[in-house]
Amino acid sequence: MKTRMLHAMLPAGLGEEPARWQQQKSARTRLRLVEAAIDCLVEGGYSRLTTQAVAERTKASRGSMHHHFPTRMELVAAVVEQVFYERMRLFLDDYLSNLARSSEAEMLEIATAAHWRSVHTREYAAYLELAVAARTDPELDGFFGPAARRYDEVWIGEMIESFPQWRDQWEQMKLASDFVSNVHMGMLLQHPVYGEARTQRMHKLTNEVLRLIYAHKFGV
Amino acid sequence: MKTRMLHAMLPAGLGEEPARWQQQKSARTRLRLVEAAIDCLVEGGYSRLTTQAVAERTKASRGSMHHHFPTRMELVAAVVEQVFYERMRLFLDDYLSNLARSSEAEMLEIATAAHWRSVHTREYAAYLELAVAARTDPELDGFFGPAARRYDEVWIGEMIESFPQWRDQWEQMKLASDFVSNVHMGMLLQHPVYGEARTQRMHKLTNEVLRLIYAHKFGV
DNA sequence: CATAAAACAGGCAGAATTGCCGGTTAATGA
DNA sequence: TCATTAACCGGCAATTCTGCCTGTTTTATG
Repeated sequence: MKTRMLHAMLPAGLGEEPARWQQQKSARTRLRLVEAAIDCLVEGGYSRLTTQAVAERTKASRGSMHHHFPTRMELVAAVVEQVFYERMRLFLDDYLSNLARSSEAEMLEIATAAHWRSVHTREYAAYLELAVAARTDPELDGFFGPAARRYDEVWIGEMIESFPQWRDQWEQMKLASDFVSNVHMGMLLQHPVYGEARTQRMHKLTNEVLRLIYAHKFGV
Repeated sequence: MKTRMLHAMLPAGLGEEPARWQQQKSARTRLRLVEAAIDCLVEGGYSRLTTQAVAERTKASRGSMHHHFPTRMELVAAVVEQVFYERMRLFLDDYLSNLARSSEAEMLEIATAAHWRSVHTREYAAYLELAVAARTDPELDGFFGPAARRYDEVWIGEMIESFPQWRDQWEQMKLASDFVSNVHMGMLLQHPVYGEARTQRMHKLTNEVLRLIYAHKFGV
């Protein structure tokens, strides 16, 4: 399940295991801290992602935290990297494994279903928190924005690799991808209001639109 | 520009001016506080909506704040009411005034353009902050969720009044409304990544889909 | 083995927020 | 007019979070 594109945005300390014990341990605790920070983010929102909450959760001392992440923002930056990487990795794992045991006719439904699942992961919840927080926090946006655009480029690359059926109509594919991404985000956020029935209708509509895009019924 | 539906969710203290001077003054400062709170929300996010920031902004004392809103949450609750009300009021004002000087053929484009504009108001920015914060704050969700559902009901009622063209196909109209609402939310949040060109393509696609829904090309 | 470096522990001061309280001024109505 | 109610003022303690600081233990290296 290795992909070149995705590998290009591997977060620091998540690559091959270093030989030395100390660096290995360091990378391990670093990852524990980042994962705990993501939990805080998902459970309490951006403002509750606090250094001391992370320290408590991982049973780490304040000093150890300061050693790995001198400021809160550096921790948040690491969270951003981790979240983008894991979000795409999880989607690709899900999609590609489901794709294996399916016919080509179901391709679109398989993909949208996988994307809809990916939108319910804690990584996507974290992404949402960060995206909204970045709207009002210039410092966060300073590295979130570029990371998001980098993620988008890699995403497009992965889509091209993963959807050979769309060859020679990549503009349509990108349109379809943007479309699903946008609709699903809105559906997720408004689900508490719209409820299950209207969400299902939206799914049906989404798939029909995708079929039309695929059949060149919509210009780009 | 008065509508019965909208009037049903008028926030406290925004109705007719009370006769007594004291109550009038009270309502005035109350509104000032709520508006300042919305500014804080839009500029700094939910976590920067603090009682003292609001007090500073309105030049009110901490004591006066406490008199009107004993706790921060009561202030937030007032903000929720105000935001939902103003959001819909502004959209209806915009849409209905633009609708007056246009042909019926352009109806769909007029409506989507108005909705897209409404998504760029500070009221929508505030709504977004609240919606995301409510996902991780049960206390906020306790009154935000119900308010959002109330808003949705009123919204449907207003749409039925405002779109006589969709008579006898209200299910399609609701589908179209949900669709635009979802897509535009995603487009807004991902605009920093997708940029202007891809956003324009999405607008084009959206309008084409709406035409098909209107022409009964999509089942409900 | 000895020294350096890295990882970890825990405490402290300053700033920011929140809720609350006693006091003050202005208006309302009998 | 005068007691009562409403609006407003400013300060206090408790809490929380951040950044920094001084030690201590563990690991690497000459």
